[in-house]
Amino acid sequence: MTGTTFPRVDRSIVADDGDEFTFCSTCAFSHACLSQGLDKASLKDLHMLVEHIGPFHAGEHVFREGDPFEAIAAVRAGTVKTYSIDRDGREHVLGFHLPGEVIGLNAIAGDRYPCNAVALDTVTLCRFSFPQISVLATRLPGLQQTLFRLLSRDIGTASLLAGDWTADERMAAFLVGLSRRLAARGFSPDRFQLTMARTDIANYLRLAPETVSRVLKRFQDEGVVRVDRREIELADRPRLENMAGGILQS
Amino acid sequence: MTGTTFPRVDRSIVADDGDEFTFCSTCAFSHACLSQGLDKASLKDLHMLVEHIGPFHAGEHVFREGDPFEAIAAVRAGTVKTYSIDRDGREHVLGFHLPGEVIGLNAIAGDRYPCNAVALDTVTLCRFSFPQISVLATRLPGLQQTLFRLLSRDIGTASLLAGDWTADERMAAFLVGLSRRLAARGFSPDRFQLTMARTDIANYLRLAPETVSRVLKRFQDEGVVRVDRREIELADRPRLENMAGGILQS
DNA sequence: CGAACACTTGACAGCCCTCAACGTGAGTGG
DNA sequence: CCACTCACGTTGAGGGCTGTCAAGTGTTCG
Repeated sequence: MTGTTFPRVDRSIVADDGDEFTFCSTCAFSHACLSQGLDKASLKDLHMLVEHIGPFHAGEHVFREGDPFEAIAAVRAGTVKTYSIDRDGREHVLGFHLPGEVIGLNAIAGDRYPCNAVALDTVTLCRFSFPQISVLATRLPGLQQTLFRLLSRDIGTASLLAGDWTADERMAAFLVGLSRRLAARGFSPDRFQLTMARTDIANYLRLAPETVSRVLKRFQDEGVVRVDRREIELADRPRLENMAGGILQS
Repeated sequence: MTGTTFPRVDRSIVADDGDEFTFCSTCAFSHACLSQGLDKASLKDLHMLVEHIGPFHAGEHVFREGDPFEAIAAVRAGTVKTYSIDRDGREHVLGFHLPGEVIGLNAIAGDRYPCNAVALDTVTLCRFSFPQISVLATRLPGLQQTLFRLLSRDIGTASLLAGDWTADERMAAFLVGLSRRLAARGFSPDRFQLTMARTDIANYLRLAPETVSRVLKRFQDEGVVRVDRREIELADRPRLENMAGGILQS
């Protein structure tokens, strides 16, 4: 809670190629960083640009609404929640960001962050100065393309939950989506920890916390999932995917 | 209904500098095209890249879901509706795009358009080959920045309607938003034509068409608006802005 | 052990969707 | 000029999903 945005701490943890290549393989920038056949000088430039920041502990903010926008960041470890507070004081969760995913993209249009970002557990980040990565992107078409794609994808995901889906469809889509993203990063797709509170899920899915509770209980009674506090097991994935199908564009 | 995407017709209407400078001043690319202090050669490159296509008449599609993605386009005249059909056959309207606004940005992440785009009235477009404009953006930082900002802004607008707002709030935000965008383009902000059907508005706001009808009628009874078929007059703008405030982040 | 918090469970109400019928305006053909 | 058609829009009645309010349970932590 320093008030400063993206404090440049822990600079001692610099990019270590040996370790980075494996660690960063799940990152959204991995294509740009590792595989685009960039010449060594360009690759070095990108790695020089990265600042490893954190760790942030649960409840600590990475940035706050209104902070001047200077950088985007990729999650290295942990989960980041982005949210905003409307004038009635209600919290709207924009997204949960897992390792390899990028935060701050919706701030590019303005000069300030339009939302808050808070760590849900212990979080470390790769910080990219946006002015600098923009300049670099003019020299690295692969990097520019990566940025375009990241931005474009977020437009699509933001549109998905905008539909008028039922509570069951929303919850199913949330669980399946989370499962797929975890699987893509090497975690178990059928059994994982929910790092966010029920209230966070509710604010993300635009439901009441009580509804989240009831839907999860009903899912469990129907044998679709098994829930124990923050731990969840997807027992009947086909059924879940079918329920979520309308949202996850099938 | 040719089935071909972005047909390159009407190529005879080429960029005419004398006319373009005034016409394009309201366009999303105007900063990149006109004012960024680009050298003449660069400016010429961008104008060379533009293809003026259309006109499309009401009901004709600009592109369809699944079409290979090759280009983005700025609306020159008319209104374009982007939408998708879910597996239950329900239409979800992603947005209405006025002159100066850009369509196709959500297709960049994939290699195919994720939605349909249809003309609501007579529409003409400026087509930009995306591979070509990407290459050009590496040489013109101002253009790259413009693209980044356009993409980023769409993330934000997509998130806005995702909230759990009431029908009144949604309708008010829709009217105020439309009014502001029209005003920014030199049209009257208080009296304008709705180019879309009630059903389109409903599918955009995630309401039933009947609800749209009822809300508009109540607004009229309360003296907030005056409606006559597709023509609408915002009689009490402060009241509308207040109702929409929660969505239009004030 | 007590307090704070997260979560669950139940009762009730309200908003909005669904279904149905009717009204209206534009275009067409006689 | 009129009857007809059809799409669009309006109006009404009823019901379902989910939010709200309230109380209770379980967990964590000081």
